[in-house]
Formats: sequence, structure tokens, C-alpha cells
Amino acid sequence: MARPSHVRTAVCALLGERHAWTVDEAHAALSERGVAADRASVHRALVHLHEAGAAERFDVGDGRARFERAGHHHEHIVCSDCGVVAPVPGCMVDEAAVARRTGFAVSGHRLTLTGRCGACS
Amino acid sequence: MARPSHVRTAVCALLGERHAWTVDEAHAALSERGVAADRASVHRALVHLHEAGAAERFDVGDGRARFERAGHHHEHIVCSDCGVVAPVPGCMVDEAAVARRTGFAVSGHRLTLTGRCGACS
DNA sequence: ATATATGCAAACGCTTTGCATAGAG
DNA sequence: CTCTATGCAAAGCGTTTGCATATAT
Repeated sequence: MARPSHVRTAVCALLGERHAWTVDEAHAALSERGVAADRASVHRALVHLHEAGAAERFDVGDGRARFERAGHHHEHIVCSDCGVVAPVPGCMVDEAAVARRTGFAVSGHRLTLTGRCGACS
Repeated sequence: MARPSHVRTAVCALLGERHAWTVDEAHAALSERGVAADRASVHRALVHLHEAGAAERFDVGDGRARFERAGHHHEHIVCSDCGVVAPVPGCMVDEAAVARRTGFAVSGHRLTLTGRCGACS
């Protein structure tokens, strides 16, 4: 199973559906669709996509890696009640200002907000 | 050893020295000062301080919990080379704007930037 | 005497990796 | 045939917890 990898293609398709997936969520989603795959394989597929530049990897502080399709920068907000992770359109971070203040050559950022989602309020 | 906890007081003192500590860093720092303490105790002291509101807990994505004194909001920037975590004075996140865009009742945020520190450039 | 912080060791959760196998080119 | 993705199982790592002990009040 060289190029048209079973798991990898399926995982890749998932990324197009939703903005964020943990390894387990992706694994479960594949199962539901009848795609048998090992957690390790799903994880490797995700890591591979990340290394290939097709996916971004981030975490919201709960210790689980999350992956999303690359190329659509946005921030994230986590509901402190139900844990859902939603995308926040746009970018509000002035990296140039940080560079000025810290002397670092800024290359990127990750902003995670916390709050209660509409459903939980 | 009830109130004037040996480890806890020492850990508390550390927080006043530097802006961020991992459990291991704190544990090592105590050892160097001749304060014998178990990692678990250091961890518990940090968690206790956090729950008491004296410390903030965050992570920069490397899987290690970091603690810092509470009450001095700032962002963080991590050097992609040496891994040092530096504070970024000020706050540049407009939570109200996020609330408007997402429908969440925003309660806080955590911004972590990445870049190369002055020493590594 | 009572309550709690500590040390020690084990349990956990998630990530990561080694190895043998199966399947594509 | 060769090379890589997969499955399975185990190893890692940092965090967290149970339990017996020590200590301050």
C-alpha cells in the first residue's frame, strides 16, 4: 500500500470537513464510516500531513494534539463547559509589535481563547 | 508539617524570581538550593498555589505544564531554537471583538508566539 | 491527637516507536 | 521485487494519585 494510502486519504478528507480533529476524534469518525484504521496509523497520517505542510498542529491546553487543514489562519476558542473548540475568524495579533517589544524574530503565534459557547450559556 | 510547608513556601518563593517554571525546573532549582523535595510534592505545591489563585498555569505546546505568579497578565513567546520562554509585556487581544464574532462569552485567553530569541539569531 | 504536607511508587492518558506484515507500483 | 503504509504491541513522558509516614499545631 504505497501511494494511495487508505488511511491517509481518508484522514485527509476529514480535514476538509471540520476545522479541528484530535487523533481519537478522527479515529472514531473513520470507524463510523466503516474505515478500519489503527489509532497509530491515524496519528501517523496526521503527523505526516503536518510534516508535508498540509495540516497545522496545535493544542488548546488539554494535552491532546489537534490537527486542522493548513492555510486558513484563524484563532481558536474553547468552551469551558462542553469543551467544544471553535474557530475564530480573522487574526488580531500584531507580530511586528511583539518583535519590537521582545527582540525576537517572530515567526508565528497561537491564540486560544476561553469562554462559554452559545449553547452552554 | 501542617501550615508552614517546607516545599510550598520554597516553591512560592521561586515564582517571585522568574516568570515561568515547569515542575522539573522548579524541582531542580530547589535541589540546587539544598531544598530536598520530591517532584510530586513540587507538582502538588504548584497545583495548590494555582488552585489558591496565587499562580497561573499554562503550556506552550510542548506538553509540559508551566506555572507563573498570578496577577500580571502578559503573553509568552517561545524560542524555536533554544526553547526559552519569555514574557511579552502588554496585551493585544480584543476579547470583545471575539465575543462579537463567535457568540461566546469570552472569559480569557492565552497567546503564545514563536520565534528566535536575540541570543539565537 | 488531629489534620495535612511529603516521599515513594505506581497508575494514567496520550504520544511515539519498533517490528513484522501486507499491499502498491 | 522493492518500498512504504498499516496493525499490533510496547515504550516513553509528564501528570496525577494512593498510601504510609512524618510533623506542626
